[in-house]
Amino acid sequence: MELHEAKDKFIQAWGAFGSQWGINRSMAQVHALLLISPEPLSTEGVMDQLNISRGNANMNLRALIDWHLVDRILKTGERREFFQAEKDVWKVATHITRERKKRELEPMVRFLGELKQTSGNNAEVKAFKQIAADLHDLTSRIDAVLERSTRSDVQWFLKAASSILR
Amino acid sequence: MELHEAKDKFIQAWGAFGSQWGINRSMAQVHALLLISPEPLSTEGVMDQLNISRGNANMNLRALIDWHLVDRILKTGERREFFQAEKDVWKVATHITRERKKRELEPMVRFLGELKQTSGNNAEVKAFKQIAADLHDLTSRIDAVLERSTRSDVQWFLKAASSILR
DNA sequence: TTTTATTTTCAATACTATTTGAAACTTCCA
DNA sequence: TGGAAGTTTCAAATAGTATTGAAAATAAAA
Repeated sequence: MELHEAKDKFIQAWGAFGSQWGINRSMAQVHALLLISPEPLSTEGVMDQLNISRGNANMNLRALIDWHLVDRILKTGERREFFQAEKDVWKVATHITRERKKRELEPMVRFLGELKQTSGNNAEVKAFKQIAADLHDLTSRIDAVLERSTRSDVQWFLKAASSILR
Repeated sequence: MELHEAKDKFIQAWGAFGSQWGINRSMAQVHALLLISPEPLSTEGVMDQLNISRGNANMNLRALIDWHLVDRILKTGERREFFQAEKDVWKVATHITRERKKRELEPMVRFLGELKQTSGNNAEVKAFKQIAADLHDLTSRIDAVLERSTRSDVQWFLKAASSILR
């Protein structure tokens, strides 16, 4: 496969994969583009390569910065801003995981915890509370696993271990 | 909180959570409803409780069966079909994980593997291949972890361990 | 300060995904 | 076999999300 074709397919695939997981297609594509750009790109560069509007490019670049997946780069003597993706895929995975954990998983865990206080004692209430408690337990455990596996103080270890075990 | 209110909030929350993760709202809501229904429900029952159309209910019930999250129940002397959710949340998590792994993660791993054969040897190609290889490595590892943690022969262990450690 | 380059915002629009509902189909029973 | 009860399908309508593009805001240069 030629480089150009491979890059293009990669951007499309990353976009499709993202949108299957609730990340908007453009955001995933901008991310993919920056991941494989040797040099930082300007907003204009992103617009041109992906054929998207200025507003779209701007909004998704900001979102990616917010997710810590992209850095704003200032070149001396250049007025425009440039954007560069974090290339360390461990860090990428960690940031995505922590961000979604914080925004989506933690609130759900909290909510399920609150359901424990549903009033009543009959069989129907008990059955409901049982499911809620089980889900609370499950989501808490998942949360704990993700917390442990993304703590920056264990990252070095996972990384070292995985390069040794390669 | 009253049972009725709690159930309703749960259905809404599960639906919202699902759609954040690329699962359509109705499907998640039907799942939530069945999870907390002490008795199996008919299509009609689902339609009434969620205020959705017959087509919608039918399509999502089928999808849930396809995901192994819901079973079709035949009551003797009843012509209608009834539907019952798998209540064991470990099994639920396992089925969702395995299904998404198979449908979404595995194809992505395969695709990233293919990118290793991108032709060329210059710096640009090398940089691209590096990212592709890193992502391939990362996604393969995630795939392996998920494979291990959802193998039915370890489920008993995880479950036993977690109830002991409670 | 004025001009110019760049970024940000947001109402309008386009696009995608979901939902509806009625018709077609299937199954079971009289 | 005819028809009632239930299920499935799918084209059309609707709702929900993403995208555009031009105007407003901001920042830098003249």
